[in-house]
Amino acid sequence: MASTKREPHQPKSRELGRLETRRSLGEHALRLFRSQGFEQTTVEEIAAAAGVSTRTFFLHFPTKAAAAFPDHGERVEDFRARLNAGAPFVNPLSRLRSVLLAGFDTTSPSRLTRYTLLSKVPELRDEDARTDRDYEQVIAAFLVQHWGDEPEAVVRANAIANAVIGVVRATLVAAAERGIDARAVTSEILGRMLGMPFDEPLHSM
Amino acid sequence: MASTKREPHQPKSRELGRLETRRSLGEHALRLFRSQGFEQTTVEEIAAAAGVSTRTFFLHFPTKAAAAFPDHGERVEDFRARLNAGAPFVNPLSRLRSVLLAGFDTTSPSRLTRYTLLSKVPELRDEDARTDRDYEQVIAAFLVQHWGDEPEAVVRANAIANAVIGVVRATLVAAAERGIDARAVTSEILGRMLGMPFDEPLHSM
DNA sequence: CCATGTTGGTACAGTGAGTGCAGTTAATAC
DNA sequence: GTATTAACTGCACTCACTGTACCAACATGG
Repeated sequence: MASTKREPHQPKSRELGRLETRRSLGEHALRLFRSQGFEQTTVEEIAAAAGVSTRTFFLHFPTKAAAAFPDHGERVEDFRARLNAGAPFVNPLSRLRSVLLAGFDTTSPSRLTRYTLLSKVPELRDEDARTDRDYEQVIAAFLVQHWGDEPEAVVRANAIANAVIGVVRATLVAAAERGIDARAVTSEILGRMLGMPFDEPLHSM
Repeated sequence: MASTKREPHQPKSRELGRLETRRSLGEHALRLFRSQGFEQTTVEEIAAAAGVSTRTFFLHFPTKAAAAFPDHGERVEDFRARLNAGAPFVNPLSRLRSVLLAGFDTTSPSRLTRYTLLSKVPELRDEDARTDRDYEQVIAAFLVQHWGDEPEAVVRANAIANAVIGVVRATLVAAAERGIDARAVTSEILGRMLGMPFDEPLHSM
């Protein structure tokens, strides 16, 4: 954990320093998880690699596993924004499908390789499932907004949200393990689930 | 943690004793979680209430949260057995739907009230999601058995399994919070997802 | 340009979950 | 009756995570 004093804080502004620390922690965490395994890596190691104290790690991430998803918050907000963007649409389910599939196209390769790690480490899969609840809530809120908030509609919205996210997650994990095109399978199943014809091109919505 | 010696083991056979200990641990765990909250309850308390040592708790359950689902293993096996029971069927998806809905009819009220606890305690929801993976694997294996194990079929089987379980879980939780009939909503959504007509009576399969 | 509040970080001490190990005792097998 | 073995125990340990008090660098504004 280095010495009591560390080199006189780089000439960074405060906020930049904070973001930089967080980024560094997330980066080293992922690197160590990959090279040594999740359980074999301690928070102390991650913090040391990033040049900060163990306590500081927990100022940036609530749990060890959360460090593997450093940009989670932004991604959820991004998804919410795209789902609720102004463009008019035929019905909420087709909108949902189109936004989800569009998400595949902007998924970086590094994010895909992350799923191969996920599929091997149960703790990270748990964390992934936990983060997915945020997406579910965004979807459920979106559907309720269009279907009304009578109890039955709310229950249905939650069920659809859970199912849709389940499809995306399962497909990403299973496809990552087998080198299959996740998008195609997701498109087909979502089409079936949400009552859309198979493989309908997106512009038809 | 009581004294070093406890009362001279009831005159039960060993195996009965083991099951009894496990049952008692699960019961006290659930009771304490309800009355004090999950975080406020320590494993030491649960073990003491059941009259065993802390160490013994972990011989029966791998984690504190697992004690809230003491019959999980049996339930999964039961589900697998019913899914793979000999009766002929039209197609795997309708069979899956009928077995899932039949499960609702045998769900005890105590199990339903458990979901009101689940919906309030994130740690238990996480555990629930974790146990659901076992159901997902059973379903995926069942589908693969009928669809073949080409990569694309496997990915599709996993996606369907995840979606189906997602619907059931979300519906149970959301319905428990609102006093709604979970079965009706599940039936409708599964019918739509699995390409079956709404509310088709079970005997039609 | 000095005083003052704020922010990101640190040290330290603690709680509690979970594990490895080396027993003990009582039911069971031989 | 002796040997095994299954359930359980105590102890010592690791590690994730938290509360508290503190510090030093920066920011602000008079």
